[in-house]
Amino acid sequence: MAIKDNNVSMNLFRDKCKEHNLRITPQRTVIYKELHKSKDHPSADAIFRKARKVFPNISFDTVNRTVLTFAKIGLVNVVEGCGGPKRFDSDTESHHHLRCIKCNRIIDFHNKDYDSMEIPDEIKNKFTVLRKRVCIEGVCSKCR
Amino acid sequence: MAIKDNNVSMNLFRDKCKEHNLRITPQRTVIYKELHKSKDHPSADAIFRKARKVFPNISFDTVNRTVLTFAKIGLVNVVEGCGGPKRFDSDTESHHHLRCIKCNRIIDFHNKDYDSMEIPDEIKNKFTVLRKRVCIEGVCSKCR
DNA sequence: AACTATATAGGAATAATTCCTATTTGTCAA
DNA sequence: TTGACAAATAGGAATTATTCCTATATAGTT
Repeated sequence: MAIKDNNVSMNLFRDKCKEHNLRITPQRTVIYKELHKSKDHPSADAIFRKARKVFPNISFDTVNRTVLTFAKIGLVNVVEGCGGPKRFDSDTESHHHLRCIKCNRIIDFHNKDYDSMEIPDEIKNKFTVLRKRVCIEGVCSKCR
Repeated sequence: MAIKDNNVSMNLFRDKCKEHNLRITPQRTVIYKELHKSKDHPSADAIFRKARKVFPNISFDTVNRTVLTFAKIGLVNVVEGCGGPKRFDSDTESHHHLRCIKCNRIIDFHNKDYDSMEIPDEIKNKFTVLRKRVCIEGVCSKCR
């Protein structure tokens, strides 16, 4: 038996689907399971390749639509900034970003407390740090 | 005369180009000027549309190659996470991200100090905040 | 002014995502 | 349990973003 009924995250999946009147299909079930297993922030294509091992006929569109649906109901999050075209920032000084998830506007802000936050040593040891930034996501005044 | 020789940022542009043996072409000049004027974190396509008003024959590839070159030499930055496919995160609890700019790996980390940082009131008033995250960019242990 | 390596224009190719539509299938109510 | 139907899926087409290719043009040096 692949899916345990007493698995907490599968219960969350079922509850969230019911709450939003989404049907519990085998495709959605396997997509959610793969998302939940992945610790590497997979793309829709990565989930597609895994899901195809279980359902060889599953379409990419189904996977893509499903992960976006999951993001909409809060079962998963889209990693900040991902997707869409590359965007460029001519301000190379330390600053922070406010992102509107509706219009994709990115607003710069400055904050000395944020600038002066220390990076933990265990990160500095394992990782060559180039930049540090606080990203706040939400809905801007124009969109709400 | 469109470009003032005493303009600080244009001098930076020229110095950086010389430092990296990049020729100062009219195309690069206009692309840099447009990037520097833009406060809205433009995409390559947005810069292309502006540059085309000055040089109607400029190609998208030139603009795209140029903004990426500028990013490589540090004249501009790519906004964190932008470009590439959307990626999904099944951990909906508060956590932070370490990104490797070489392999695009995203590594989760937890930090209570970061979690407890306050969001300034002037942001809370103008913006419906959904998430706050610290993004650290650099090079991971495998890539360096 | 001529030379040469670099940069550009334009179009083709690739990658990521979304749209379209005929068919299938969960779910609900009898 | 079964039938009805709205919702979901598969597969392919279309769209969007980006990169590659190559012949031509040109910045910077001599």
